[in-house]
Amino acid sequence: MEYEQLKLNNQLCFRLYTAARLTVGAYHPYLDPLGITYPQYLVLLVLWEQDKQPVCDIAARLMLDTNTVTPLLQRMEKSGLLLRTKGKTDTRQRIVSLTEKGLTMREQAKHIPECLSASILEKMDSVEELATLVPALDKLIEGLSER
Amino acid sequence: MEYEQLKLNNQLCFRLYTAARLTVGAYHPYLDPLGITYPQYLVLLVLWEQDKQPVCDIAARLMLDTNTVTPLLQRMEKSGLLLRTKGKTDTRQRIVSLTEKGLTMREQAKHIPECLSASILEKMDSVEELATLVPALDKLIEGLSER
DNA sequence: TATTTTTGCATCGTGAACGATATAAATCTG
DNA sequence: CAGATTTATATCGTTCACGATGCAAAAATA
Repeated sequence: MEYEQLKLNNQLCFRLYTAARLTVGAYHPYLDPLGITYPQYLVLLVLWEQDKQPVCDIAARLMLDTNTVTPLLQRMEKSGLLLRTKGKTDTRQRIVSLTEKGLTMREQAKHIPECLSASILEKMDSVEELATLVPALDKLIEGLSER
Repeated sequence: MEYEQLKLNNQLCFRLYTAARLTVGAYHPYLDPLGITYPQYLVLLVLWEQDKQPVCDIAARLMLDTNTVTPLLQRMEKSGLLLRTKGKTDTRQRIVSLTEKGLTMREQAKHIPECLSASILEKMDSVEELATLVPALDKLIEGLSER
């Protein structure tokens, strides 16, 4: 079969692309009430771990470029989740810090991970197969991100 | 640790989201010369398997909605890869068919899957771990897509 | 110190995703 | 068959993702 490899079902990337879309979609019921999107949730996760970070650190953590993160942060600033203040030691930097609203949202978001785990595990029996995903994805990400 | 689950490193979805982005990015060196994007490549894969399909079938195959697929197909029509003709039996349908350009691109795209496998495997040693991804992702997709 | 290079961030344009909504045709139902 | 419902597609608005480019500040180098 000359074109066998060009079949959709044989493609790993399509699975990743679809699984990622569907998984992000599974967050909607929990993020919509908070008025945030999934990428915005990711930014909050990073800032909840460590507040007051420059844009480049947040971008590095999410493995995104600043041209994606900057507008994202601008939208989040506009919705009152964070502030972007000029850096003191390095004036090129913008230090991103959580507002009261951004900080307190952590409490409301506390149960999202377990809710999501539950809703996923409810729909698929094999917990083990899910667990095998993590190290394999980590290896894939590591391989694809090195330059 | 009350907020332990809110750590980025503990989140499966972030891994999927990142792995998908990076993998799609790995297609760029091969798709750019053809002048197509990854989602456009997916549409071509579907049409190469079976030409002349209505929009809804293509959307179903890619697990996307028509509001994503329609503009995608419109762009592809504009770049001369396919045609969208009114259905005969059901005039609501748009039958999507490949043009000469869309058909011949199959030949040029023939080696993309193996190129990509090679470039991924080159960067990560464990083939087995990659292989375990496929059934796990299939199960995840199946679980998340059922309604 | 003057010049070059790098770094941090921003802006612009394009293509996706996707919720909400619209419209016409097909189908179902009374 | 008439009216209600469903189906197939399209349009609109918002948010991302990302390549390309710009700019000013910092760092490196001459």
